[in-house]
Amino acid sequence: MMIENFQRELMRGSLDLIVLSVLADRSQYGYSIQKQIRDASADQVKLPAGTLYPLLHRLEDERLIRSRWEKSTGRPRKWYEITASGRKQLSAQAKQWQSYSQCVERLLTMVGLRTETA
Amino acid sequence: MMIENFQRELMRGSLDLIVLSVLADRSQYGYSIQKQIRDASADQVKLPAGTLYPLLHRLEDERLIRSRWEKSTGRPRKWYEITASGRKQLSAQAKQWQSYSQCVERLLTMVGLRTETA
DNA sequence: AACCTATATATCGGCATGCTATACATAGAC
DNA sequence: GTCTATGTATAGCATGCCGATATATAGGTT
Repeated sequence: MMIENFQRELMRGSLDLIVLSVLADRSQYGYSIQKQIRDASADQVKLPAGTLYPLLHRLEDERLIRSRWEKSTGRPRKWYEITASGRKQLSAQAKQWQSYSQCVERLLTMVGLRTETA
Repeated sequence: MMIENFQRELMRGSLDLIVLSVLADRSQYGYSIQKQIRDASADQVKLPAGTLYPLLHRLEDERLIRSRWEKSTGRPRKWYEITASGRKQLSAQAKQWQSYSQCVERLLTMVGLRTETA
């Protein structure tokens, strides 16, 4: 609605994809996922804790990721790793994302709004 | 959640952008917007009426588009055109979309999931 | 005339998702 | 001993999308 809020609205529906792809890279815990996404996006994508943790729980309920508490060393952390089923889902979602984003690009090109593709 | 439903979830947040870009191309009425998006996307993006009309009303409330009933010729139709403010918003949203989609692409590349860019 | 289909717009209720605020706890720095 | 960064969690709220449903018109068929 407001311009400043648009990117948040934009991310709806693709956060699963982002989190799964980060976990496909390497297993890690919630807080580090948050940081990796923030860093990898040059501070453009910031997942608030209130978004991230429920999302992780949802992904775990769907057996796309698996968790394990690590309480012995330092601060207690909950480590997540992607499952085989999660990788399958990620691959399917990535394909759909690309097909969809190409669609949008085509529409924007039509109106002459598309800039250079990286 | 389910793979078949993902693309719908994906579109969340970018439907405004899509509709605005179609209207930036040329003024038209709801039903034809629906068809143009369906055609332009090779049936990949189908906006149900229950999505499209409330969306148009919202955009009009925000003064991004403007409507006018045409009841004299044939079937009554409500024509929509984009406003100056709508074009400004479209341009800003398009930039954010591209910046965001490049972010996602980068994350997917990292995991080796990205295919060729068109 | 009666009927059917494609066109055309509209709204309601339900559902999923994301965010703010809040809470709680630990480790390390000062 | 206090402060800050780290680390996880949830309730409550807002938003947005969609299926179902309703209404109406134009044009074609029988």
